[in-house]
Amino acid sequence: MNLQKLSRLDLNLLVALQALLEERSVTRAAKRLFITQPAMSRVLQRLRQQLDDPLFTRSGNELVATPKAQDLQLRLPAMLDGILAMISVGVFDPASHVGEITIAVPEFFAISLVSRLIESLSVVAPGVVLSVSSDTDSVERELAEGILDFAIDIDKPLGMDIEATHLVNYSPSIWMREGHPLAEQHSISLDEILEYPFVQYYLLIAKRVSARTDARFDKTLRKLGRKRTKALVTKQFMTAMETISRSNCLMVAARYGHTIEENTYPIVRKGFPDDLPHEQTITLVLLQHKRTFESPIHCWLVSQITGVIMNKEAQKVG
DNA sequence: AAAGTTAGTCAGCGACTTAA
DNA sequence: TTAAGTCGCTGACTAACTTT
Repeated sequence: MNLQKLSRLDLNLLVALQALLEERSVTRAAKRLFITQPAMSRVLQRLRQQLDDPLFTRSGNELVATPKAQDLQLRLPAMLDGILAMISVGVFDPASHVGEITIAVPEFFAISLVSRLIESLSVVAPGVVLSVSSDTDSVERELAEGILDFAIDIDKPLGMDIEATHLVNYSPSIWMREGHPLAEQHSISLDEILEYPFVQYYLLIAKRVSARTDARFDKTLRKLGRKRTKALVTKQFMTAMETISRSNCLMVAARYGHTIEENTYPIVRKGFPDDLPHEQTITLVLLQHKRTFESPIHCWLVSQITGVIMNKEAQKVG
């Protein structure tokens, strides 16, 4: 945008121009804007200089608009209405809001959340476009710079500028295909699961995946002096699910009620081995930067996202 | 604090319209 | 035709604000 050129234009002149275009009279336009006729005459003079066009020619007691003024008459009202809407403080109306919201969500969570969210938004806020990704270089930085509006991630300590809203608790579990040698066992041991290769699926939002990157599971094993075999490292949920469906690979993932993958893939989930120390739950939180705390659309979306999740919880209980 | 800039008012002008 | 009224423009001036 050419801000240098814009800075030379007094935008207030456009308001006067709109009055002149509507009234077709310097005197009446002056009355509209509560200034005297000579003052309005000088405003017209400045407009003529800045826009390099006479804008109006006098014909008797009437001002006749030049082609340039006629062109401006078509475009100016929408521009001024836009500015007025921008600066007006009123009640936020999701139905009339137009804009894009960017959100980083882990794919396994996005599958169930985003579809339900869109189901609701498309009715109550048809002008809102959700832009969903599952990778970021730095959640904190991208939230701060406005690249992201929200992120959903595992609960962990972050800077003071980031607020976390609790969403759900997941239970970590071991996933495998139906008919897997371990599938019929009531409980499984650490020794047993380490006999099989693993799919390392990234539960969280991340930019790159690498077999060298240790998951929590790998760190826990290391403390015990153990190590697992990795067959695949991916953040592609469908790739991970297809792989464990067609092989003896195991996958450490999180279970949250009855989810889409349960219907789609022949998967069996097992609790963590008793002889493997682990967290009982993984908490997912909705992250937003303080710059959006007062923003009506952001506040409203937080309520929509938590609402969608609470509905899902209610269905789960019911 | 002084000088410069900006945006306004007042007074008056010329061009034009209207009504007698 | 002419006088009165309307309209936009401009010079002179002022007040408020900004810059030096």
